[in-house]
Amino acid sequence: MIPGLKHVDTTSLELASPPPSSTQASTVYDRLREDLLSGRLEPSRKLQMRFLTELYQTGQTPLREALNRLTADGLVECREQRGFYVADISRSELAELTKTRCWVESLALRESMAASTPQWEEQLLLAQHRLGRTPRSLNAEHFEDNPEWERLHRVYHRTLIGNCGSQSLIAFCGQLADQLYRYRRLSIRKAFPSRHVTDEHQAIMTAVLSGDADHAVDLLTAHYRQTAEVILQDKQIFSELHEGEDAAS
Amino acid sequence: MIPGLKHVDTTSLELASPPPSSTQASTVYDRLREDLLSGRLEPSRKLQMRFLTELYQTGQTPLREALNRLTADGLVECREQRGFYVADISRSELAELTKTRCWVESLALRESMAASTPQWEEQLLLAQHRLGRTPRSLNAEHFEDNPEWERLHRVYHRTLIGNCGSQSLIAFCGQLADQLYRYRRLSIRKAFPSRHVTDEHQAIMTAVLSGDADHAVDLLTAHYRQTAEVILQDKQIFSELHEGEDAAS
DNA sequence: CACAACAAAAATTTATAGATTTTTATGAAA
DNA sequence: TTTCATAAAAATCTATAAATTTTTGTTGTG
Repeated sequence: MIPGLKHVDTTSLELASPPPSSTQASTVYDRLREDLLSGRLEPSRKLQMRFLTELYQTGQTPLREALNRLTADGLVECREQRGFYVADISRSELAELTKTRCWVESLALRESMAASTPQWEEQLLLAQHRLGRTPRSLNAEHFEDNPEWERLHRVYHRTLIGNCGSQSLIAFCGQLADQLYRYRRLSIRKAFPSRHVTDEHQAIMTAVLSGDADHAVDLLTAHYRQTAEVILQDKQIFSELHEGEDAAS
Repeated sequence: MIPGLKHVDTTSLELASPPPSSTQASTVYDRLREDLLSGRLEPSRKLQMRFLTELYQTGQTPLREALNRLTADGLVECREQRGFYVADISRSELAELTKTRCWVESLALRESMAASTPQWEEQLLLAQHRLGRTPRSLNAEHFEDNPEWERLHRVYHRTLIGNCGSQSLIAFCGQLADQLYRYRRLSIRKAFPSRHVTDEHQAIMTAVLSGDADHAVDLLTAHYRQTAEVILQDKQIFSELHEGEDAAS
């Protein structure tokens, strides 16, 4: 055998076969997270190990790891010795998450603006531009979720607060965004036909670039509050059975 | 045999035998967390499975679970396929955490005060009173950490922001508090001999009870900034080897 | 001195065994 | 007959141990 050649072969193979080359737990985490956010795994559903191992074709250990991470993200609930459940939803939690997001992102936006740089302003301009050029729905007739729009939407809001100078604060905002994103996707009327979200995004950006922090914060919080309002109207996504005991977990 | 009696016996036994009656993963989590916060497990140390299983006398599964939770808490770092490490520390991270804590807790305190109730004010009064009556050090001669004081200190700060009406915000503040607590305990000069922290706590409470939000926020942020300042002075806790590359992870 | 092949260590994953909880069925009392 | 309590069974979560894969350190060769 030829030693030199053999090693080269192996190397090239290694580089080709594991494309993202990440651990299995991370792969399951990503897939599970997507299924949670999309609502394919409905709220308060029990997440049985056996079911999940068969669904994702993996072992228990990577699954437990993924479920633990998702618990920290607030998308999964872990009851001691009783297994995992998809995090429940409620009107009160939606209201609380929205309130918190408004508070915290207002803060982060103000700090971002206070530390503004030309580079950041250009990033924001770009993010807004790209988002505006991307169709909200894949289908012109009926609404069909466009993953690329969702990604760019995420990037846009991330950019708004991204200049605040605190990784932990940005991460916290990301968590809140994820949890609220699930409510959005769960809500049937995702299209928001009456709203012009693109205009809202543009208006926020304009206020930011003009240096008017108060106005920018007002527009941003109004943006979030309106989204929550629309979802709160949705009669279907909140199980009407226990309407009274709507308290957050 | 007497059916009725037997059942009572079993019940009482069950209630007695598992005192904390929690899962093993939680037990390991608590112990590991304490060792992390106290600094017994020093920053950037590698956390080998074998070492930990022997140290805590447990299996790998509960350990992985605990480590994953602690990663979410920011006390442990998880490098993909390279194992777990104790989260590193740096001056820049300390500064960033402090800055973030000041921002977020100012927000939370204002909201707490805006939603003030007699019950909450009484809670705060009690928390302050108990903290003030507890000695900072177990030993009058040299400083010796008093766990009860630390616990009450935690409760006090938790109470300050606890009326803000957002569980997620409170939890985030708790995370920041934990991470900063580790810096405090890592710092050799824990005693802070020149400071009168009890007076500071009292002053904050007085401002809160008098309804002066601006003043309360000023005192609280000054409190945190001074603590950070003292730790930043500490030459020993930051490894001087790589002073230039002091960036946060 | 650099690079590749080998060997050792460590992390991740699979598989198996042990506990705990929930369900179901049986029997006694109202 | 209905209801409650008990006991057994089933299901499921938790933990241990073994196997696989990946990474890291060492040695030998060009």
